[in-house]
Amino acid sequence: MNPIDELLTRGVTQAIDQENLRRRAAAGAPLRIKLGIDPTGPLLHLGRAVPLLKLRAFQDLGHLPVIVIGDFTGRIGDASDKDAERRMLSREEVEANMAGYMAQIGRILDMDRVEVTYNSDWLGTMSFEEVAHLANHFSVAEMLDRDNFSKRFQEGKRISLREFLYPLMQGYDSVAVRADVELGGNDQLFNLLAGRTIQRAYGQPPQDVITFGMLEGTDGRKMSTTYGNIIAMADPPEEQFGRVMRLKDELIIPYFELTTRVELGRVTELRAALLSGMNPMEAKLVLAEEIVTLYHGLDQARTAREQFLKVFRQRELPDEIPEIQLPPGDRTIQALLAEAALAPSRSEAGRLVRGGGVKVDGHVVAEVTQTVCIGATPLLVQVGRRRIARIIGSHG
RNA sequence: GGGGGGGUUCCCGAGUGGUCAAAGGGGGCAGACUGUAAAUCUGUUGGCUGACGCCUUCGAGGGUUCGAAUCCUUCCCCCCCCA
Repeated sequence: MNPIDELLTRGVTQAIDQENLRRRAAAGAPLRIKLGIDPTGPLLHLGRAVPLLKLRAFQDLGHLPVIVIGDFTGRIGDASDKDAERRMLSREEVEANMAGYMAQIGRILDMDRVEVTYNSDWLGTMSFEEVAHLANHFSVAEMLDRDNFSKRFQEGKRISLREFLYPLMQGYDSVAVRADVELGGNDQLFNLLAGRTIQRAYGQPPQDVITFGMLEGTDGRKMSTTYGNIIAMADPPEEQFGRVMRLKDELIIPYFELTTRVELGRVTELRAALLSGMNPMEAKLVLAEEIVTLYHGLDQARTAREQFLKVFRQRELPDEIPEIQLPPGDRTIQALLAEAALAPSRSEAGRLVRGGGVKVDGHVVAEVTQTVCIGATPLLVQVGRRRIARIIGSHG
């Protein structure tokens, strides 16, 4: 598949205007490819990687990623968010957050060829008059056409006017950065199209837009920080690897397409292999290794893979077991688990023991009241298969 | 401005004086099963205690009561409809 075709189809739900995009992407003149990033959450996750990888593909073809950090839109806050108490972030705080983001984004993009902008630069100084002019380009009926608005409207649920302003702000961003193309999840379609409308109003050629399917998270819903079902770019290698392995098998191919740079040909082969009986686990191991390699490098990925196989397939102990030092002496297993932070509370520790999930030196602990002695000899404590530590006595 | 409906444990949601740490579902955690998972089944899901039990929790404060998530009151917040 040629690069342009892949650009316009891989993981893509809609490409508008497809023909225009194809022509311009191939023409050679660098296009400005816009991607908005919300600075609120502390971590970027694999869902965010989807458009970033597409940006990278554009970058490889000589186009320029333009990242719009939504420090203004983020401050206004999403009206549907119940967490109304969320405080406004200062520009400094946003910049501090973004420094962390950039390191993560740098794993995917060549940061030497990226333009980074903050939308407070133009939205923050906009007058009410300008806002009114912007608003004039949309009718109420148009707004209510939007899927999630019409649905809520019909259900008699509240729609805040502020939500109507969102597309205007995001659309004006496109004017401000003179976007040729904007990327986003398919839940963003309306906002992306608003950009076209507003650009026309400002005498700019309308941007093309590309939308993606939503990446499913670890619990079946779309991946989102608020759902807590994310795989973070910054997760340590072992954890990232394990989380990928814990995805359900049906997600293997979508994940290959959306979250890795593995060639589509290879993905197609894997799909065929899976259909004809390949053990899904093998495919998932490849997937996990690819993902970890992207964020941590090949060596770390290999190590994570070995450890995973060791712990989960061979049921052995990992090579690296964290050591926890505690004051020496006797205590109940319940007290120990809480003290070593292997359980969040003593009550929870007690439940884990009763549920048969706790082992000391390889033996299941049967009684909550069992006493263990912390001394010079390290004690191997396991809670489930994932929480393991060696506990050793130490003064101070 | 008028009328109506709400705020419950991580989430959704039941509960209208004691049998409520609070149904049910989701999610989480643990166990079984699985050469990873998913699905399924089981257990568990506020804290402290070896245990009896005790403490904190049902928007916030005050009150009634032997006893309140449930009644009264003030306040805060949210939603819908009509104007």
